[in-house]
Amino acid sequence: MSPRIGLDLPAVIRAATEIADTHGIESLTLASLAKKLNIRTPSLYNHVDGLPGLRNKLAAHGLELLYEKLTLAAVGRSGDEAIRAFADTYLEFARAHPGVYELTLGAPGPDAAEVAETGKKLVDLLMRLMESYGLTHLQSIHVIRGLRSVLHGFASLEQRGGFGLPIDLDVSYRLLVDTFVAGIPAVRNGKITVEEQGEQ
Amino acid sequence: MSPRIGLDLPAVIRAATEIADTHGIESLTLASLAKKLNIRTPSLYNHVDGLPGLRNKLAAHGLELLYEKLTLAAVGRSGDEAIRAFADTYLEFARAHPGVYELTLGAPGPDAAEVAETGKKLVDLLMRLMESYGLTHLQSIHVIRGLRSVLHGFASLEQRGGFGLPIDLDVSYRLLVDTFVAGIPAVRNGKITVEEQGEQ
DNA sequence: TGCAAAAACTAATATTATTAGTTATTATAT
DNA sequence: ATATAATAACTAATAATATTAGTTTTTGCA
Repeated sequence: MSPRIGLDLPAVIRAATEIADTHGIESLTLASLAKKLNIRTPSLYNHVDGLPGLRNKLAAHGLELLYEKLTLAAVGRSGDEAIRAFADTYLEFARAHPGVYELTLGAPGPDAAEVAETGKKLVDLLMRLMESYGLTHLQSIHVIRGLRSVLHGFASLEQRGGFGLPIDLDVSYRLLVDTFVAGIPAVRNGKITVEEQGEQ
Repeated sequence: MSPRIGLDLPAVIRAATEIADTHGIESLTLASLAKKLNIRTPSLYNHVDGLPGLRNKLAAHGLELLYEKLTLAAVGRSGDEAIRAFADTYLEFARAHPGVYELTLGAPGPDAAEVAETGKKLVDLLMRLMESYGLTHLQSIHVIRGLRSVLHGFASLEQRGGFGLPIDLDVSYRLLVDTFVAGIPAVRNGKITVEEQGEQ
């Protein structure tokens, strides 16, 4: 009956991550988390701002981790090679952390600033990876949006079991990424155009 | 106090759709739906198999509607033009029905057969749209997976507010779709390869 | 007109999130 | 070393939701 001590935020996040990634984010409740930590549900409020706060902390932590991995993957590479490494690492993360990945893109919670910040850093990283291609700033923005769509779309559909057939998913992913990468020069040389809008 | 009558499944689905699309799927509860319909929560069980059953019915109905719109968009067109029309209609649907769209890709519920069936029809439709390109069956499967990733990825990120900058989203979408479409010939002529796997 | 089926209802239970108020433990400061 | 302040656990209570069981009302048909 010893009152438990020494529970800190990282331990809470670690336990929550495990629940979210192994049983799905709908199974991550304050009740299930408290049970896993051998404390009572209300005690969690000492560490986290309710369920929305918990999810947000998980999202922030997960996005930071993803950013680190992506940075590491891109360091020392450029051009197509860098983007392919980025893409592989992205999917790897989504597969290793399905729950956290989903939370990463969820509705902004209490503490949304941190998530937004890391999101911005991630876009900056992509912006740097675009430099090799000699695109306009505006073109880069559109291309980055496209790339994010590609990566997230595949990861999300795969996670939800959207791809039924027993055909190698890694091959599909490589084909998708290669196709997109191959299209970037077409944006550069005007075969695929981005008419300038007013708002810059 | 007259006990209400004449409530049928379509009316239930209509009301649920409205809640899901205007307030988000997390706001679609049996309680909120019952209130909208002026009945008590348990009465909903006469029409629907609990909350999972409701969500599934919504998903099935929504996917059927999407399939119809996509079929209509593709009729009389082929090749790039057909795919672009398909893509535009897809995004249009996701924007008009954000809640239902999200449910469409959710976890398979009680009645998952109908959703799976329509999903198969949708892939068949795409398979027909691929015919113009002269691809292998296997190549077509990979390309379709890619196209679905592209469309879903953009729709999903847009819905979650993932694109922050005040730059025209329709332009980004067109660029993304065009880039992908432009890549299909590269698959055809072997510049982007799909090594054959064992499992057919 | 009566009867069977459908669809509403009330009542009750379990789960979850959350708030308020309390107690115990830890760390600090005298 | 001891008193005190802060931290983090706890219990108790409330509200919202989903769900089941059992009942009543209404409808449509025989």
